[in-house]
Amino acid sequence: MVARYERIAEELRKEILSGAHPVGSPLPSETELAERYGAARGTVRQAVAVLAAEGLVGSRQGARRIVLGKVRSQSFAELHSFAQWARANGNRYGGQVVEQRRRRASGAESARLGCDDVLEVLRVRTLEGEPVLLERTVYAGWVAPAVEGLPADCGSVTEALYESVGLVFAYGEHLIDAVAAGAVDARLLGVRRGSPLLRQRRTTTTHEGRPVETSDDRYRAGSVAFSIRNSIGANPLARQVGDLRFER
Amino acid sequence: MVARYERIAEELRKEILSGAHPVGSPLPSETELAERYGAARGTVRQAVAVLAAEGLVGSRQGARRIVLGKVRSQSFAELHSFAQWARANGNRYGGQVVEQRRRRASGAESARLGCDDVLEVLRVRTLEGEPVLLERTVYAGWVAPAVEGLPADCGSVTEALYESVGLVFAYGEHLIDAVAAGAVDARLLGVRRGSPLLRQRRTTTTHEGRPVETSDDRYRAGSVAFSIRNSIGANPLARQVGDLRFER
DNA sequence: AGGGCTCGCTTGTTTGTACAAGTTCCCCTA
DNA sequence: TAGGGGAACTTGTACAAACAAGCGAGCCCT
Repeated sequence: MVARYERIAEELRKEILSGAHPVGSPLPSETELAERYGAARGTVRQAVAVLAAEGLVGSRQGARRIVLGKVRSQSFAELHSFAQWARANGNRYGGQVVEQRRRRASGAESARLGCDDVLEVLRVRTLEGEPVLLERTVYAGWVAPAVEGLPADCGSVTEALYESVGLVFAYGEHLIDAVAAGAVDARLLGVRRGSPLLRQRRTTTTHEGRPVETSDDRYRAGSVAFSIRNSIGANPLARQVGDLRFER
Repeated sequence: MVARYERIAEELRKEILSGAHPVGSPLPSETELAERYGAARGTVRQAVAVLAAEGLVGSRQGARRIVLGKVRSQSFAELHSFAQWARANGNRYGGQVVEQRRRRASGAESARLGCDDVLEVLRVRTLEGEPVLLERTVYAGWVAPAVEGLPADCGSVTEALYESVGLVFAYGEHLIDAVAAGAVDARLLGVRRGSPLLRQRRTTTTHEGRPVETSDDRYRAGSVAFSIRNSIGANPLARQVGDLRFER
């Protein structure tokens, strides 16, 4: 059962994407929409709040809402999972484990994951046959058995873990910066040493706030970019000075 | 006049930051908070929704909200404005115009900004005396006079434009990736040619959805990182394949 | 023609109520 | 002791109503 406000949001989204409300044009007023859908104004407000959070429409007190764009930002799942993102974009993708071993957690890892034994996995991900991403993931000890049970060329780790042990990644913290490719990075990604890589370091937790993994992902320059839409009053992203929290 | 739910959110934020609600612990229930603050449950819900959007707390139907972290993601203003961000962090900052000229818009620029005459400005930004950011900004023709009226070492362009002509940047679209430093980049940022830079390309519009500027900002590696907290159901960020929309 | 003002419209905030849906934990039973 | 069944609690959804605050268009006056 989908909530009413979500169905209304879905309809409005379709109308915007189809061009019924061109970019720059005003949306109907809340009262008007409420009448049209036979819902209360509050419900309509929730619907348009969803669109605003997606960056599709903007709003200002006193004036009608404006259509800002047609690009919809992807879901958490697509940000977290390389496979789900690639599939949603219609790309061919693959993955291969290069190295995998258990070891004791470093001080920082133990603090981030809340456990002393971890599983470190080095994976190369391909897009359209090309290696584009190098994942250095450290899993908390309690998920290690499940991860070790996966095939080395597992396409989607996120989905496999959900299906095998019902694990759901719910919250993530991401730090994005640029680094030069080291010798290993260069060999596995097929670029020259020192060439620029886009680095995404993340820590993911379950619904209950239990940390699952922390990862250092490096994208080949030019292969992938992160996209954000934001507005006054909505603040998904932040800059940070240097490397304060992710040292090893 | 600040809204009630914002003041409640502010108090809760302080409590979280001060450690009264440690990371991983549950927040008081909505009813309890409503009683404590003498507000309706709906108002409290708005307050915690703010915190959830900031990534400070997570929530699931049926269970108490959990404190996820203490890092607060900054506001839109701080993401948009280098100066406001640096000041909020307590850093010394500066800026210097290197080059500035009017010219005709390229095809892509004209499409993005909706005008044919533009002003291109090249600025170097410093943090603690070090050059860390190179801004190549293209302003729409209608703001060009205001921008030209600014001093060359203007610290905060965003604030200066607000004070001089009441211009407010309201919406932004950002693309983040990594590139190698070109000859000019290298000289102005004091790094070697080919060293990795974090690039943020953005287009910003006013409240009314009118495009103001589009910019190519390059950060020296190691100086700045972007930070994102997200969760299932909240989706500020997206990956994109290669360079689809920002060609020149 | 231009500038200022008012009025209607639209979004923002707050309260109250009711029910639905999911979680947690305790107790009881096999 | 392990598991099932509830009951109490908590968050999610929906509706209704009222007022505040801001915007824009049209009107009037100079």
